[in-house]
Amino acid sequence: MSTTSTGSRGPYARSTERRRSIARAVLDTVLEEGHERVTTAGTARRAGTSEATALYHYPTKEHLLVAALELSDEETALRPFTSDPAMGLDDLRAFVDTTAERTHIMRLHTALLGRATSPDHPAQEFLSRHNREAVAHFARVVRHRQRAGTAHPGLDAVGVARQFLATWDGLQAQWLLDPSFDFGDHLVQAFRRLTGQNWMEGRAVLLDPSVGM
Amino acid sequence: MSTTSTGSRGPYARSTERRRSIARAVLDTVLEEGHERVTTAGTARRAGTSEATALYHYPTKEHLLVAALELSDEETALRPFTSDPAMGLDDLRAFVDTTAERTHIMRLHTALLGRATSPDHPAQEFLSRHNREAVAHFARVVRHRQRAGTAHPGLDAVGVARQFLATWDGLQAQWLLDPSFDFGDHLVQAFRRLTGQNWMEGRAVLLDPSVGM
DNA sequence: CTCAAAACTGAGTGAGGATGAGTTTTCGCA
DNA sequence: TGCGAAAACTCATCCTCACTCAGTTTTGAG
Repeated sequence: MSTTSTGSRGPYARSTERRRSIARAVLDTVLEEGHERVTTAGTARRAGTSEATALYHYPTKEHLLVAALELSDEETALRPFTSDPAMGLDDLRAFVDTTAERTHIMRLHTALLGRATSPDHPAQEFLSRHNREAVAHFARVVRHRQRAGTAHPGLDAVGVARQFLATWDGLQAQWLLDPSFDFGDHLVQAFRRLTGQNWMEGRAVLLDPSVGM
Repeated sequence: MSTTSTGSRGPYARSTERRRSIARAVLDTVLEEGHERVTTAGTARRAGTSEATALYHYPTKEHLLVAALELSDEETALRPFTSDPAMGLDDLRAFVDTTAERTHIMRLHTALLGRATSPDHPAQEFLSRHNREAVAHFARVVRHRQRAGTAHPGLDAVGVARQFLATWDGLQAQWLLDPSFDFGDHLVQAFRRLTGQNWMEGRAVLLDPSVGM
């Protein structure tokens, strides 16, 4: 945190650029062939450097994969999330449909989630942060809806949000394992159930198959 | 399916025994040191065979891990599940607390779930079956509760069950990533919310923090 | 007893992630 | 503007492991 006492000068100018091109190379391979086909050597070749350089910037293969996921998020994912608490279920639908096309990214995410449970896995920090932010966002959404009367007022927004995201991850894994159901449907459905959207609408609506099923 | 036309004689007597002792060896290593420390060589040594033999019975390291998970399930997990549709939330609690002690098994499960999304991963079949059975079980539980009046009668039991299991997997992953919340609490909570347990109890109960939080 | 299939083995192979000891480049500072 | 220390980069090499191959031994049905 100081510029004086440590002899550290921090990264040079071209460093960020390099890191970016390496991350790019990984992400491209992931998108084209899936994360399991990423190799350190291949990445380096694709990025136009040596393997050792890639590993200089990202000390481990897992770091490379995390970097790819981060880059992917940065480019597409977060837009509709970070901002709008007035998000409707249509927006959620739209977003899910977007990502569902990019199966390889979903697979990478799920895979990293599976590995990050090991003690000092490089994905831990990223995934925790990612989850924290998502929880915060959806908590805001829930509160917004509580005010608007489309979510049950007695719910703990954060608790519901966390649970919703857990469901998201779980459903995603199950869908990747066996895509025999509509991911978007189930997710929107999950959101409805968790927010008790129908708390005021009475039994008739709850018996409606299009909602209750 | 025939004993005549194919020249196959099927496995010999000692084969099952061998397979079992190999699976045992893997499971023990998992329990003691975690799945990431399983190696084919180490497993063979522990099981008292050669590495090549282990790989004769289980063609791949991943097969070994699946075998370990299967064995673990067989020994403990399924008991309270397969049978009792009258399962109460206490039973669920108890079961979760049991498994939570065995973090390494949870980690193996989550890790395999993460990897099984690759095309022909050996864990696919096992996990699909596992999930199918669990869904069936919890669907039964939900229906039982609907009859008993402790679950909302308008719900699609199978849909709810699937969603609950997704939540389970997701929460488990999140908890392994960062065990800063009580897994059992959240899970029981999730079950309550999903089954609309309070559908008849009115708003007062829903506002109760011990339920709604 | 026979013989084919199953079970087992030892010795290897190769992919691929990492490392270490250097050389070259950058850039704050005098 | 050039010095020097840190950062960036490279080459060769290492090493761990999953997996394979070319056999040998064991099993058990007929």
